[in-house]
Amino acid sequence: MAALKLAEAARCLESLGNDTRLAIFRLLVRAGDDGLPVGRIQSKLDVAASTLSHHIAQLVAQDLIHQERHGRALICRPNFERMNALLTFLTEDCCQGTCGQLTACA
Amino acid sequence: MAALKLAEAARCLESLGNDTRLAIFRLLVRAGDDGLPVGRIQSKLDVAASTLSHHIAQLVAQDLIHQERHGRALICRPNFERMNALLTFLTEDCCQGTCGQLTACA
DNA sequence: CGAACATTTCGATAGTATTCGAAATCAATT
DNA sequence: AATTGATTTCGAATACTATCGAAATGTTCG
Repeated sequence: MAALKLAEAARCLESLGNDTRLAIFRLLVRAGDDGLPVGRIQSKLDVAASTLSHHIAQLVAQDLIHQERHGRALICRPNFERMNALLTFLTEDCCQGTCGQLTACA
Repeated sequence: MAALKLAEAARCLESLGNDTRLAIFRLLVRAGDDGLPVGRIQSKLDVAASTLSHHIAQLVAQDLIHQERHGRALICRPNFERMNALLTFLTEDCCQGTCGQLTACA
């Protein structure tokens, strides 16, 4: 997986830096490999369908989640590779030359 | 260190989700324990002093960095504990019940 | 105290984000 | 092909964010 550049990492963080979107992502991570259809996410997070769609589109744009059609439902799944790349940026690239793990810096 | 709640984590991610602020944070992490004065940060990131001050204030508000006065300069340092709490949220709390590390989920 | 320096606060502007309901699209079912 | 269901796109209202220069604040030094 390609290493994230600063601007790309910032876009990912920005996407996750919103209560609704972070809640969506967390739901999906907890849902595991089965994923969740958009409608199921909506029933769990009290928000208008159009608003939810807008937030999901942002997460998709940053490649933090993927969508796959199953019948008439769109199944959403987190992109763990992408999330790992982001975590790697935060722990390594952002801490380059100082320590391998942030814990070692504390 | 207290575990982050979703909204708190979202505010941290939001703070880091901006090119300038992420660059500030990265600079500070790389600067290590000596930290960097605001003016030094300004000379490295071409941005108006007032704009920089605004961004730094946001990072301070989220407790992601600390400031300490040394003479007439304000030294900024990253708060590694806070950053670790954020990383812990992302890897554990956000992945609860599925896996200990995101890599194991991929 | 007054000058020089470092940083913040203020006020204004332009751009971007969030939200919603209504209408449109796309898929399955009858 | 018409209906129902799932989701997105559109259009508009409101609110928030980033940015800057000018002025204010706090700090050192002569």
